Amino acid sequence: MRLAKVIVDVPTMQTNDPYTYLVPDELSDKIQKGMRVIVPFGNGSRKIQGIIADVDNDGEFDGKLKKIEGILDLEPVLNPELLSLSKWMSKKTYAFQISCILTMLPSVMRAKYQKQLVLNSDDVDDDILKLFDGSTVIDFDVDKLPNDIVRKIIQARKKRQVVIKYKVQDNAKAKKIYALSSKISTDEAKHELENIRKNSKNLIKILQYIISHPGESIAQRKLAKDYDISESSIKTAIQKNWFKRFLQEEYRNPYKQTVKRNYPLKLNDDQANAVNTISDSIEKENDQVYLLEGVTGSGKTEVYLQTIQRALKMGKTALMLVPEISLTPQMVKRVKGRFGDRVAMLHSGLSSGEKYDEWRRIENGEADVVVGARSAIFAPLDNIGVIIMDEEHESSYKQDDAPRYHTRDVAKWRANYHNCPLVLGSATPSLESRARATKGVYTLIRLPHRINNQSLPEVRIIDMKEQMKENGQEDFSNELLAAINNRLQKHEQVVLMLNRRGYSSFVMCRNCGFVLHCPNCDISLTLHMDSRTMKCHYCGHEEPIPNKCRNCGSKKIRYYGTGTQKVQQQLQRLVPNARILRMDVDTTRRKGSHERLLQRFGNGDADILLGTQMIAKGLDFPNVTLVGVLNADTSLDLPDFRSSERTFDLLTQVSGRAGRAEKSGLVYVQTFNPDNYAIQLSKKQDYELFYRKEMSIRHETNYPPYFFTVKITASDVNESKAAAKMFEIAKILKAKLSQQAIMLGPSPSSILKLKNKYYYQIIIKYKHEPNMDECLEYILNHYQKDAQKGLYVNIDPDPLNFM
DNA sequence: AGCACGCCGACT
DNA sequence: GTCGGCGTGCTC
Repeated sequence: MRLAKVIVDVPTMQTNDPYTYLVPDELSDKIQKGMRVIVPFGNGSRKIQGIIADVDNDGEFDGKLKKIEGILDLEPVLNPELLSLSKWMSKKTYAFQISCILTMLPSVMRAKYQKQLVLNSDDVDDDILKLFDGSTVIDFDVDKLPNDIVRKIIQARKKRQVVIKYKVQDNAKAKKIYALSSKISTDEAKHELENIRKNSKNLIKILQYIISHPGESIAQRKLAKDYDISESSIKTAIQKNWFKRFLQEEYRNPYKQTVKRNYPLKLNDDQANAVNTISDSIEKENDQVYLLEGVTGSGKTEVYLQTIQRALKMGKTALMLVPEISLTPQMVKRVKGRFGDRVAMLHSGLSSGEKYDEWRRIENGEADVVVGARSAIFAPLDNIGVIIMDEEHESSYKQDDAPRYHTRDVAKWRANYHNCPLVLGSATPSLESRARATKGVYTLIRLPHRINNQSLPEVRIIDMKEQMKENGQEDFSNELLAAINNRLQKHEQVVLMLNRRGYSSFVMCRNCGFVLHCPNCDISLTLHMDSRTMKCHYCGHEEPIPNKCRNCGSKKIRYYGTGTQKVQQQLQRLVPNARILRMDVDTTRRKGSHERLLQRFGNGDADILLGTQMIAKGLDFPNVTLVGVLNADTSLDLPDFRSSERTFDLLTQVSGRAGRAEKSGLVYVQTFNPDNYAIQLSKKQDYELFYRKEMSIRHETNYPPYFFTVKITASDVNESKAAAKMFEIAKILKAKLSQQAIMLGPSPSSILKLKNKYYYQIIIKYKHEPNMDECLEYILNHYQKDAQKGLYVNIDPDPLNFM
């Protein structure tokens, strides 16, 4: 028997292992490992999508078998490498294998299921007949119909008056365009040319094209555009049977603007050494991990580009990851400008169709350099020579929901598979990576100097407690304000960062102390002046601004805290002639608005760029000589052991935005904690000292990288159910784990209520727990029945935050 | 996930 | 009696 092992698209623990199906004769020569198929599943006629994990040519199976219904692909969409990666990832992240597979593929390959109702007999209830409205097949969406109608349908189904049909819809569609190929020979065309009216200018051009391009085909649109021929004349030519018209697949082109070509720069000694060391590993096919630690402005990008070039020269491909591609458009342009059409990009700014096309270009071997954000690590590249992860410490490399993978781990797996080096680059490496470099697990390569020996910007810390005493409520210190005015006079640009969007962070009644909260989340609402509403930044809830207190009816309502909107107003008042651009989630929601804002700033259309932390990354504007951090404390106050690390990273990065060209930079950091070590050390941009200090704190408090961590969360609409589940799990953990494991909780998550669900959590810190895997699997298997009741248990290995 | 089966209470 | 609620178990 020809059998196939199929991983079915049913994300549950019980269906996590492959199911065996019979391969029908008519599909026998087509079916291959890694293809998407449609299979029947369960009672009735339910159909679902699946992935072939294995084909067994003469297999046996005891029990009844069903047949594979059809294939969705002509070629496998997952090669053996990615298939086995999905298996490893499933174990590592405690996620279902099918979820891992689906995150590896472009989203259009995730099939949509549509239930349909087929009318079998005219003798049915009038209400049902009305539903069909004359046709015999209609879409059947249970939750859109009233209960009594659904009941009637179920009864009619029992009497076989109607049948439920399942449709598996494949959304992976290539874009098709019209193409033309000549149906007449060159001689025939010459003959036509002699007989045609001399004023048929367009038709003459067409014939000349046919004569000069014998046997070629061309896109209809291209023929019209390149040869300046009207569409109507082309239609005439088709009618005259000169052309055969057919549909041709075309890649959607995501590069709207052409990118300027750029060329390799001369490397300094440190850079050259880095490129040589890594290239040596590429050549020797050695899966070494390199930590490239380079201060801001030390030219890491050029090292990446020239390393990629070496890999290409050796006939290999390269994969380059960046944190959030929309935040680093300049970097992407540089790669594209260096390697041209051989580059494929995969990022959130593309439409799902464009992503699919880029993915197919990679799959077809038409691109050998891939640049992209987190999920690009799954690019179906063959023969990878080097994998590069820029800003490796960035938290966006870890996926927030299942499968909760970290890009770094997947990158290591693939580097090992391809026997190629992995380069982790950062000015402020994660402590985990830096610690591994110390232990010799990774090889540390340093770029300690800025290019051209440019000096680092001077950082001045301003104590806002002092400022408050003399200046009252203002968000701008006198020093910063003076510096801003000074730059405006010199026609230089300013970047200001405030890590909070909106206008005010909360609204409180001064009479009774009542604070307006989101009805769905345990979070205070933020005032937004532009839309004149109170918004929840977590679930999107919006409501009008209250004019009197909802609790006591008093009108003594005050706005507390400061967001980007309020600062913009304040700044405009303080510096009336400045042109200010605001950049936060609210002003960059539309596709491409991010780039447009940056472009305007780069063109000098604005003097001040005011934004949230999204402005801290990768921007390189030579005319920016002043950077101000309005409140450095927002990231410091979070209840998380990594808050110092994050603050240090952010301040170091945003400081790096100042003075990148000939002009020297100045940075002002406003804070209420001027003595905090993260702030003090970011002033000197002394990563190594920060690393040592932070490591000693982590050591004392038993946190990573000295300990491993796991976060387990339970959520339910009913608070006590979530809490009870967590205590149950705590009991299991206590019984199964050793005395050395440290358990924090069960406790309510720091945002207890989110989108109407309550969250409780446990954090486990451990060093060696041979039982851990088994223990978590056990919990996983036992929460399954709760999920149906809406009580979800999540496991997050190596969580990036404890909140 | 989606469906059937089976066991309980409240109604024509 | 039975309709419909929901808890439980299974899907190659």
